[in-house]
Amino acid sequence: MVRLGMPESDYPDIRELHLFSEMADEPFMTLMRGAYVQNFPPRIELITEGDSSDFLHIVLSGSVDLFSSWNGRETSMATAWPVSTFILAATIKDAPYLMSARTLEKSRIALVPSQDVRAVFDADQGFARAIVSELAQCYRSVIKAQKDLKLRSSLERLANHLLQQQKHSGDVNEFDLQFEKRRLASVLGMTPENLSRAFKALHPYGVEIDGSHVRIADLGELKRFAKPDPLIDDPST
Amino acid sequence: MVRLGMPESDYPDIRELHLFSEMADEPFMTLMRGAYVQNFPPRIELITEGDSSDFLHIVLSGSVDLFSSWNGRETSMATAWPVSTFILAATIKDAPYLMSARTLEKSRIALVPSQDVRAVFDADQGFARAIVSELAQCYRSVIKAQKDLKLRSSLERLANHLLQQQKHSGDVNEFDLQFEKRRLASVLGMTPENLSRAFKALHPYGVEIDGSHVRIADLGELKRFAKPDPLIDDPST
DNA sequence: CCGTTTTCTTGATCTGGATCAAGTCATCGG
DNA sequence: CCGATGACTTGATCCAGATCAAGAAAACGG
Repeated sequence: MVRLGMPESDYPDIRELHLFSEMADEPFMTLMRGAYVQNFPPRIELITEGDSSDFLHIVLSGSVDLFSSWNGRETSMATAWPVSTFILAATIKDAPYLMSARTLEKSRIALVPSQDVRAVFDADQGFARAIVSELAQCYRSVIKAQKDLKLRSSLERLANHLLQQQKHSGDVNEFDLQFEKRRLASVLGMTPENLSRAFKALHPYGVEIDGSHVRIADLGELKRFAKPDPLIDDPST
Repeated sequence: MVRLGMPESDYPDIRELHLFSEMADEPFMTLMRGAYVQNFPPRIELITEGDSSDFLHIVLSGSVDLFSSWNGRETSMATAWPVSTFILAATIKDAPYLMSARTLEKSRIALVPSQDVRAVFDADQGFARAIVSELAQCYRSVIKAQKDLKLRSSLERLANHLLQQQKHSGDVNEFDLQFEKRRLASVLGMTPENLSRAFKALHPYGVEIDGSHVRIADLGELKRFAKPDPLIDDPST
């Protein structure tokens, strides 16, 4: 786990993030100069809920599980993929993290001091606008997740998740699950045992599963069951 | 249902909202001059999910239920009380509403054109900062709600809700429920029948209920059961 | 390559909460 | 004041999904 200033070779990837793409060069450089990059092995806890938010985190490679615990129980809330940020809201409000984060695999994470983020927000209008847009996006994502949870059964959630993955994989009828099943279960708010059964229960709707490989024999049939709704399932709006 | 330009007597209330308190006078007046105020009877649908977001809404008096539907089911997502705004995220992103809204009682609602909000955001730094802060706050509220849903049983959710209400009522041991039980049930993600039984199930922990009046005989006992957690239950952080 | 560990599956059982069905109570317009 | 409508409660039943238990299949470290 080596900590070092950010190598300039990482700048372009970060610059492309829509959070940083619309700002002027100089404030961007200010942010980058104060930032660090660290390489983490799998399953390392990066932040713990309740801690104060000293850094905005950016996943450069690998992936990060955002999860929460209460009274001995634990649930996956979301996953951060490259290249994206996480815990922006805590950074902005200078408030404690509401979620913990751990690497799922070997990951490179950039750390930008929260103070710098707040300072540059005031100095650069493009950055300010991008932060607002990103926050609004995050908010809408959680609302969608909440609707998914409150309005659907676990089988319906799985069916819609598969449709999302299918679309994400380029509208082909075969693809691999993005993460291990026990995590998928937690994300969907169910147990691993039940996920196993849910896959079987989707068989009549043309879903075939082999390990982490999914084949959707009849997309129309699955859609008829899942009833996908852009106001819940479309991540872009 | 009368539509008219906003009377100046409403300005001070709105000005006090932290969304508008830190901005300069002139852009504030710009927003107000473009705004409308309407009086609505109870149970009127103000906005429908999926519609485009033409106005930022501000509850001046009364209260508003934010709810969502899918496949014939419906759930309450949140309640907007005076004086606060709702659907800020949709306004900012110029994206369709993710939730519908209906008045719970006779209500006065101010409508600020979304275009104006976006324009003034670019012109006034104080307003920009306030919007970011408000959005981050909203985001964190939903995350808390999601943790509540995924990590707790309905009985635990009710117990913690009562503790929140108790605190909100000024730390007294008797208070009235803020809304009718069928809505409370929906907010807590349960059925009215089950809410009824849940109140009874909390009796051993010192909860007594009479109509909408609640008496908490033993706060310590209830807390021992509910295990409130600031990272889920504290609305301010 | 093998033994260990972990994930995944499958079956049996249990339970929290939903649904269905009635009845009671409160509110309110006439 | 009455009748009607909708809210709330209570009991009986049902079901989705959790839990428990055990085996099968992968993943992994040496």
